[in-house]
Amino acid sequence: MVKITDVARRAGVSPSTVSYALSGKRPISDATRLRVQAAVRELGYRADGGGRGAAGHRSKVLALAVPMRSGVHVPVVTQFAVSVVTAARAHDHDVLMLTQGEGEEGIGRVADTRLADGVIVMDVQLQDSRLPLLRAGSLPSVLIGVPAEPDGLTCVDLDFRAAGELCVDHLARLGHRVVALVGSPPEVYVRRTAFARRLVEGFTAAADRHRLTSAVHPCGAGRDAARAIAERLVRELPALTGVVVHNEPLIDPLIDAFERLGLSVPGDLSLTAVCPSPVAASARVPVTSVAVPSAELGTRAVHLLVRKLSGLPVPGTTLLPPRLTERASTVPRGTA
Amino acid sequence: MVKITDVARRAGVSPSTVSYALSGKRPISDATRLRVQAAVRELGYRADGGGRGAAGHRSKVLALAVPMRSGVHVPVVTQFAVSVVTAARAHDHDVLMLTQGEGEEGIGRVADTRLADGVIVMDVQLQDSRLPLLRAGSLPSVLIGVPAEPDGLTCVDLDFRAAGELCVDHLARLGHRVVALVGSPPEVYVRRTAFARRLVEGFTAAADRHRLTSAVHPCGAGRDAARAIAERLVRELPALTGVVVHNEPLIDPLIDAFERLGLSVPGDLSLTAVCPSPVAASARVPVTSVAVPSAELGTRAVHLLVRKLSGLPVPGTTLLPPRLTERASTVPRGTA
DNA sequence: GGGGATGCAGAAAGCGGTTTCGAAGCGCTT
DNA sequence: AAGCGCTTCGAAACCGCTTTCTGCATCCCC
Repeated sequence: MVKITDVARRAGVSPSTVSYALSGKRPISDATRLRVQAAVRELGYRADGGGRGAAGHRSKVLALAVPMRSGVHVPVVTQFAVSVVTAARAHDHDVLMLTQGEGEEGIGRVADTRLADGVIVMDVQLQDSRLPLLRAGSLPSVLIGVPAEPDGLTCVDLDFRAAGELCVDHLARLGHRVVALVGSPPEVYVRRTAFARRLVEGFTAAADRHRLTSAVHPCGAGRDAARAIAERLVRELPALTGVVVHNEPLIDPLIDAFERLGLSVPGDLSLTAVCPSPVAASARVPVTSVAVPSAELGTRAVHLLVRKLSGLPVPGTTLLPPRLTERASTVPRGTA
Repeated sequence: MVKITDVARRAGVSPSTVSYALSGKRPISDATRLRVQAAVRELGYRADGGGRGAAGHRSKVLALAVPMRSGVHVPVVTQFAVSVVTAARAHDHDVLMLTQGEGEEGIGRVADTRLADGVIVMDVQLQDSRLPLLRAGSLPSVLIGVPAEPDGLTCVDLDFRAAGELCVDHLARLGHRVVALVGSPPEVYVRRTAFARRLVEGFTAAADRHRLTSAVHPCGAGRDAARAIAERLVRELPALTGVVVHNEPLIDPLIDAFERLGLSVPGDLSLTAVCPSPVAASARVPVTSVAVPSAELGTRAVHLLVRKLSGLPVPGTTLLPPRLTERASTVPRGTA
């Protein structure tokens, strides 16, 4: 193993000079810095993580707390995780995965052992059990998702409320008067998962504003659940012509189910979704959607966290404005 | 932050005694050990990761290298990752995620910086560029997947060759005489991904042994690809009655595609898959399958790695025997 | 040309653990 | 009572890095 003293000897300077030349924490003359850099390159030196952690109180590791609760859509979560890792690497950090059941234990451990310099928290509930720990501030954090009381925390998320409104606005503009939201699995609402609730609020508010008839239904995964919800919707809302789906794996089965009931998309029913673009674009019928920009959220979270770690000020809550992409699944009402 | 000296003072012993009492690396009298443990509990002490890393040359972190190449099925990969994290926690280790493009950089870095004590390597190719690095042995490793030359390495995998054979045996026993394998996306074979190739070998060998007519086709993702492959199969093999699918996201679309061509499963076509059980069980038609035991593989990999880390001997290659579960998608030939 | 600011770099003191080394206590034998 | 082996624990060195503290040139200005 090549260590800092090796580099120092090779460059003809002291270890401390090497440290400073590399970290830039104090001015080093160009001549010396260049010699050090050359020595680093020639020897292939890389600072030992343990040594740095012990002395510098910085491990260059970020933790990612992803609970993996039931009802979450795995590919979306993974997309987040991958974008976090990629962004972290761009900032010369690595990522430690925490999947702890409810997540508190993991965060506490990371804080106590200083295994990571900060943590990115996913799948945030309105009242999240991890919040007190994060507020305590022993470990810098960024949340992906916004809890009920976000003060004192740093949060990033898609503006799900606006996303819900945007979908309804779009349907209303196309002339649809009766709309339904097919949401996430029930357990997601029971947990009071922030983004799911906010979408419902936006949906309802916009529907009221436009004086539409509306309904909201959570829905579990699977073909059978899709069929059941479709049947129920046509039974309870015979005049239904607009549907918003907030449930990635359900899009295709739902289109299927409606077609079996004689309702084609977009012929009889216009359908919009809130989901990552690839999911919307590759559905049976390409679906007009508000994109959940997982990659961008992950990247932003990392940016914010590293800013925070270097002591720079960060905004409290960042809500990305939703953007709707029209695809084949929505048409003006009455267009056959 | 409570440190080891705090614990030592509280227990009325020296820091070294605390260290030994906790690590068990030298005998400590019961009385003292109990006092130390009590102090640890009362103060909520947890050893600082950096300090331990610097001094003890052990970080209690395992790295997980998961390349995230195109064509891999995300939920399956994630399932692996989650099981690795869970198993690692059971051994008091954390997991660092590496998703580096081709993965060498990450492994090199982890080895050099001693960020992790060992690495678990996923998605192994027959000739994998990461192999030389792993063979060099600067970082203990376990591979999930078996490369062409596994000597000197520790590998775990499902016996995909046997899995391929098992599927064909099953179909042959049911009287099917013309069988096809619908495989993973072409790029997977081009990369010479180990498990994909092995499955093809097993499939072909068994088909020959049973003197079946057989064909092998890679297939990309998506409904269109499924339709294309189905059409091609019925055109080229009109007598086809048995299909093996080794491509998780394609199972449903493929069943669809066959039905549109007037071939029902299992009425006209018996279909078996190699995929995780949940995928098989929740398909449109529950599919007879050989399970890919992702969770067990992840767990085993961790077990092996921690054994290795503690200097215990480990087997070179562990191949789990495939197990076939019969579901609704396979019936004897001629059964309508 | 003397004295204070300024810039650069080395020596040494940590960081929070682990591990080596050695000392003390104790029960036996001789 | 001295000598020996054994167990049990503390002092101190050490891990590899960061950071503080200090020293030494240089530079500038009156």
